[in-house]
Amino acid sequence: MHLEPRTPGPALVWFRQDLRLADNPALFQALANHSVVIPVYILCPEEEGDWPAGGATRWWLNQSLESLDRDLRVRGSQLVLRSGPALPELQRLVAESGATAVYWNRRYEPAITSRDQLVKTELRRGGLTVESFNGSLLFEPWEVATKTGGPYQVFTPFWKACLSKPTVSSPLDPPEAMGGPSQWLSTEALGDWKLLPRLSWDAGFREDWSPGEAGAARHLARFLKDAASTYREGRNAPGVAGTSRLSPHLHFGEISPRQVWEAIHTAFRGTPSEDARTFLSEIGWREFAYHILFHFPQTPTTPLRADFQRFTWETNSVHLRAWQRGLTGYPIVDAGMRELWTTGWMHNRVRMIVGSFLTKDLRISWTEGARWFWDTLLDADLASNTMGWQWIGGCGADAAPYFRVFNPMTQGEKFDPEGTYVRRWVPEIAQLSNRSIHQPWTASSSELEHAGIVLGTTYPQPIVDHAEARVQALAAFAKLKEPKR
DNA sequence: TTTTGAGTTGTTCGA
DNA sequence: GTCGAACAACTCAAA
Repeated sequence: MHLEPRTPGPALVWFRQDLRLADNPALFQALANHSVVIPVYILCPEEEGDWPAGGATRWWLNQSLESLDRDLRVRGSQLVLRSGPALPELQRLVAESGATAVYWNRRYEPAITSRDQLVKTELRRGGLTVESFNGSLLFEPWEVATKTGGPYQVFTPFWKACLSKPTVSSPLDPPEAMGGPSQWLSTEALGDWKLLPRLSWDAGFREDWSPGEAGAARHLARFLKDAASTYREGRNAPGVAGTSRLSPHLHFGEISPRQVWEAIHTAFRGTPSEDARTFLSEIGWREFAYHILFHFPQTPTTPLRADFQRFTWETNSVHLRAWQRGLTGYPIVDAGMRELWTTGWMHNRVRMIVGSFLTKDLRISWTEGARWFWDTLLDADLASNTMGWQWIGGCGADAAPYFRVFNPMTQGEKFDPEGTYVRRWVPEIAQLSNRSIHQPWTASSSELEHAGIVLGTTYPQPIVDHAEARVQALAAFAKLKEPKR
């Protein structure tokens, strides 16, 4: 029997955390194989397991979807919005459009991988062509393995193994024009999804961020021009813009790590400087976080190091709340927590400081910190958030030694010596001298008076004594080392 | 199988 | 003020 080659029917491209047109393998493949391509986005928070998008992330998603739709319309296409469980919605879209294929780029969160597996099986059973692609990692979690074939649990050998692999492939070009169906499918209204907060606490976000593919590209270009060559030092100072601030863009896939990789290598003509390599290793940490999450899917709630199961964390809602609000009495901690609340982002150096304070000084579980970050960060990412919190909590991959307790005064003096950062976010103590700015309780009464500060009234006294808390933390963590009885 | 070297980001203490 | 050692022992990864 001779089969006539036929023009394949329309294809659905299911957008998820790949909200871009450039270097989008699923979109690229669809356009290569099909003359009619229908981009869809399906909102289904109930399928995200215990981790539906928090308030800040929902704000970003709203902006990013708007941006993607605009970019599609310029090319003669548009984004079809639907909500509900993914499988039946996709089946409905297939029925409505006569699509013969569905393409998407992979996600790696445990709830999502099992959902996607099921979706793929079912759609294929219905006779469809279904393909998934790597759109958000340089290296798939299963492509990197130790000599014995297992997953890595230590960053340095992991990243070395990555770097010894064949070159990262070049990013794919964005489409110039896209053919759509003669009759567009019905779409829900983005506004009906109510992703934006009812109270406008998002005002601080709007100034600082421009979600979407174009905003991501501008961000990267600015970083390459201004900060990439001084990254090693600049990244540690929360008072200056020394980091890339690409995290939310990467989380939503508005830019891919392949594009970042390529941009760095182009800017440095193939031989990245020491600073550029340090920056790339941060991309490596993102890769490592996905590697860990994929191979140890229980880690969002369970410590990677099993002995930490028997560690008893403190339950103290007063302390937790003070931490969340930025009212601990430790200026660098409070500055960080307020930056987070106001802008949806926190400088990485400060993330470590506030994380150490929560888990060591207050001895509150890292899971409480992870949960709060999840709800307040624009870049909330299950892989990175989980790994970061387990790391600072001492129970994760490549865990910081338990005796590594950050001193909030020392850290402040070292990385914010002029108090720029603290003054920006804790204005009520801005008049203090550099000598006192990181420890207001040591200021003389005349200095406090001049600065208009009444400790305990206009700014809190420290909620715990750091030196004391440190000793207690060390004792508590040392207990873990005692033989089990 | 055994051995060996090494491990993101720190702090304190005492010389 | 600066510097090196101690803080623990363990687990990972490769040889």
